[in-house]
Amino acid sequence: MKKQALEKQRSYGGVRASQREEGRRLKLLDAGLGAFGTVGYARSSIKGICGLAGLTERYFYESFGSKEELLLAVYGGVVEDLLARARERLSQPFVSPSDLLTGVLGIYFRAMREDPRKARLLYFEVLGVSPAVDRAYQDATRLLGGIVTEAVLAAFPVLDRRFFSESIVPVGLTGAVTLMAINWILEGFRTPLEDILSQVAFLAGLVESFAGKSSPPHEARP
Amino acid sequence: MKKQALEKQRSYGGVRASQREEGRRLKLLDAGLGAFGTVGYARSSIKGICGLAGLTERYFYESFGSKEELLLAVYGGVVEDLLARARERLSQPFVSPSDLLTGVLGIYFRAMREDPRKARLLYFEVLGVSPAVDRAYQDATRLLGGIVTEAVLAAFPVLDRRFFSESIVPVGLTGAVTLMAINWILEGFRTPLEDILSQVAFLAGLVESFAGKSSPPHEARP
DNA sequence: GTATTTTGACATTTTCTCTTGTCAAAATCA
DNA sequence: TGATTTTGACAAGAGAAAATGTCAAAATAC
Repeated sequence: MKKQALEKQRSYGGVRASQREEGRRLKLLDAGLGAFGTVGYARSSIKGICGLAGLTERYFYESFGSKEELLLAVYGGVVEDLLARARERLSQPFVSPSDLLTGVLGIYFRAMREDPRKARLLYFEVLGVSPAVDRAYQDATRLLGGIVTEAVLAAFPVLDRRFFSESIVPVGLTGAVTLMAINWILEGFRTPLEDILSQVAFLAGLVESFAGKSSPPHEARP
Repeated sequence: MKKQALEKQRSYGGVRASQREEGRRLKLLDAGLGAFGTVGYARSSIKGICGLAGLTERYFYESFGSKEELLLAVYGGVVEDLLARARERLSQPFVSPSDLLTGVLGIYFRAMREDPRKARLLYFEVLGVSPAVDRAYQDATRLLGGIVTEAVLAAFPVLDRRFFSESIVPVGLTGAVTLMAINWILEGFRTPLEDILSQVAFLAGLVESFAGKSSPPHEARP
């Protein structure tokens, strides 16, 4: 029989129960990334994930209620990490518009190449799983688009923020970057990163020309 | 006992066996679109699809070996239809670049709105199902990108075909169109179609300015 | 009208995964 | 050392869906 439910945080092996639990949770998150990012979400089983984590099923349900819950946690972590790194670069000084844009997007493309599991997860495994996951994807895309928008605004201070944010151009740019990433993943990252970034710089040139244009078509408010 | 395996094409009820089979196949394709495009691929069962088609499981396996095979057939049909319609518009006369581009892409966006099941299938349900389906998606994206490229080349004959095709701009444009479509689906098609198309026309303006630029960065050959 | 083909309803078998539970070995504490 | 906690291996029931099979009713041919 259990001693006391309230006697919870006693140390065992020098580690508190909550810390051990957190450690197992982290193992499961990593195993989830490994499974989802290689075998794919649909073909990953909880048992298999636990095997990757070196844990048994019991510990899965200790931290997550379902495979979908794990997916949301893994996905959220990957997105957060990406955004944090991009935002950090965004706050650094830069010498030219193209320097900033290739810097920020370089963070992004580099992260894909360094961990293709994340790339697969971001673009192939999250859509169509469930409405909740679709929503998470939508939010993440909005945030990524926000970063692109911020980078462009920082690179070209002459742009009117309100004017630019409501144009179709940020969506277009985000879509362009996304499809470039998808193509890069599918071709196995054969194109050198520098080529990708010089293409980004080229797109930036187009945006620059946009800066001097007349009013863009309005976008309906949601 | 069967009479003769060779006596195959005898008419029954005024319809040949192969025609009835084809009819069932078509029913299943439509039911598959209905299921995959609403409930989603993962949560669709073969039994449920057969129920939608008004047929029993036996007839499913008469035409398809698995749910995945049905998905590939449905997806292929939707893509073919879209491409055929876009190509047809592409072959029609046009009065201005923007006329052609909004015409071709209007076909595309209109098809999405008219049948949101197709929209969901195209962008949410096919990724991450299996390597074979991923490949089909990749091919379809390439074909869509080809249409966009052709439309731009037809709209701006001044562009050098080889020069333009190998630039990042077609990929960027395709990505832009794709993300516009995804956003439109997710917001429930609230933005009027005319607004979408005027944004397309605006992007066309950017491409026009690209036409007078210097050489774009090279793209690595696969 | 009778025989044959086609079809629908449903049963069955199999397989897979989730989810919970049991139990003993290992680790740790006191 | 002896008691307790933690952990790993694995069993087992529940549930769902795939894939095949059975059988009789309905439709059609002759």
